[in-house]
Amino acid sequence: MRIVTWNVNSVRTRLQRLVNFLDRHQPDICCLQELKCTAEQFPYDVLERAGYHAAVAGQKTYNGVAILSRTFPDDIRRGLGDDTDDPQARLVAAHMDGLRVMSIYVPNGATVGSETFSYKLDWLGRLRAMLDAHHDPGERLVICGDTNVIRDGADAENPAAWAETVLAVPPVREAFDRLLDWGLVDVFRQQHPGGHLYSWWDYRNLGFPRNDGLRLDHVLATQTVAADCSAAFADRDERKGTTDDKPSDHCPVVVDFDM
DNA sequence: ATGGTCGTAAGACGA
Repeated sequence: MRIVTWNVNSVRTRLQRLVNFLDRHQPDICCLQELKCTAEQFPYDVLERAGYHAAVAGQKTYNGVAILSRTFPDDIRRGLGDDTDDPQARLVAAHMDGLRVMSIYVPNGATVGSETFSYKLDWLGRLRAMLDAHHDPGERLVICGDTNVIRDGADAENPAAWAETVLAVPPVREAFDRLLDWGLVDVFRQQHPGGHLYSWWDYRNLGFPRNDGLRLDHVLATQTVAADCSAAFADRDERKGTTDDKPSDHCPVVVDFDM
């Protein structure tokens, strides 16, 4: 069982790259973030020809998440399931292959202290509340996505440069830790405890050539699932190329499970 | 270096 998470930064612009990637790595499940399109605009047909069903939460211009799967997705749910009126498409969940799978795109937070920073902290708290209310740490659950969190210094090439930003300040790290404390394992970290393997490099300032990277994309699994994890890698080849090659600023994170 | 480069969508805004 191979599970991927990839912030594609527009699924329509990245479509050919995505199809090539799926063909090369053959994941069973591929969680996508930053679709930047509505469900009506989502390229279901091309991805179906590539062999994948899709569970989509779309939105015009911004955000948008999806789960691609070889097998048919059941019980598709969108949003955090609380009573908050939230128009931002940042979570889709579905059941397939004996797993509950979620694709999430955590708010970036803009700047510390801003309104969207509060929204980010609230969103992480609401996700924890959803797990408390509707899920059990004993179930087979995988949460994949762009968390917009640098867990610690091992997840950045230049940790000091990010310490005071929305990706790393204490309240953000604490909110993420509370998520893990519910009963989730960061399986990539489990496979690579030494860290310094990244999934995002800024388009600006030669971020990728200088390897000025961050690990922002995570696969979080309950203990029973994490115990089956056999390998993980960040496919940095997908970040290569010039403007003409249209790489996303994130690369796919690939995780294999014996199941 | 309070910059820089993308994507969306048609001028900023978000990241």
